[in-house]
Amino acid sequence: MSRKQPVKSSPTITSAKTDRDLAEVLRFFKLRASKQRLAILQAIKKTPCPAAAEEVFQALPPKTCDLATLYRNLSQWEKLGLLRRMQFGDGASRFELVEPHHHHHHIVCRKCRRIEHIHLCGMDQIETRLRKKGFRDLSHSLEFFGLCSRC
Amino acid sequence: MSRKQPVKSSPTITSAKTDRDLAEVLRFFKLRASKQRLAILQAIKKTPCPAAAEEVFQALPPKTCDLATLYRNLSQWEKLGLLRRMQFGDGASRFELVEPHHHHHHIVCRKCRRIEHIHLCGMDQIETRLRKKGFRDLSHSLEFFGLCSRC
DNA sequence: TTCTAAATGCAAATCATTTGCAATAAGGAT
DNA sequence: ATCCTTATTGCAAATGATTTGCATTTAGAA
Repeated sequence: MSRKQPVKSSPTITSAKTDRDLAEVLRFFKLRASKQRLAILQAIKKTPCPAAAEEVFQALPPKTCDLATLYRNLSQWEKLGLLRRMQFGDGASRFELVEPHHHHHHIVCRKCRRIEHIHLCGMDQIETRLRKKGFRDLSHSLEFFGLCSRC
Repeated sequence: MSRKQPVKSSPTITSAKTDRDLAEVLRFFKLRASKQRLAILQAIKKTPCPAAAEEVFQALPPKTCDLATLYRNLSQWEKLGLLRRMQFGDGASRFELVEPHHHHHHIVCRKCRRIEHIHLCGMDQIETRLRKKGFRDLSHSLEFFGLCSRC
């Protein structure tokens, strides 16, 4: 009893290997580990890049859960900080797992809609790098969000 | 006849003072200057910040045109490069006039949804500046768009 | 004034997402 | 293991933003 245990760090979806691990993450957020949730998390882990609800749904084994359930969970998890929501100009919201210390941006092809991650962090550097990789006709959209002084 | 005329620069919505000016801009884009279009452009000029379709519609004199017409024009003008479309996470697309050499970003209050322009261009500088202005709990979303090497 | 393609109005369709509600199922307590 | 409470789900209907089909109108060139 005299030896200090290391503080248990909050588990992450990404590091979770088994359903038990995922369940632990869910419990950490005071959520029940339903089989729907486990399946959705597995699907998100497999789905590349930020995925739209519909894409996650496709990645799910048939009849895993209802679309409404998926939407409910995605929104809830976003509020809890488990997921990040973003929009790339087509109608849908896209979600990706929040991994602390893995801050990054995205490049979206205007034509094929393919998405890549960008791990640089200065806009000029990024544009230069993208041009070197063959991207043309670049533009970007930078939005800040926060609470203003009145709120 | 011997003196060269300066090349007529493409007119802009912002600099247009009268309906005649606006009509000229529309003609420049091979579009007809219908009274609906003129009214919509006037409304957009008056509407602050990036405006959602519904907001532009409200700013229009009663019975100016149908919502469908408004949407059709906004989309068309975006494709022509007259407007920029952006999304701030609430369901709607927002549009703002494209003014060359007036590149800027936005800060959106997560609570009251008020939008301000940002005329700086380095992310660190911007965050510092925003903090000084009283914004808290900042995050940002930076997306690049372009044509990838295959497209 | 005439003519034709472009633009509009209106209503219905679509797409992503949300919601109400009754039925089901986690997981702590017994 | 069983019970109980409440979170979570499925289903169907509602919503909100945006789009589309089509017949009618209209801008602007001839």
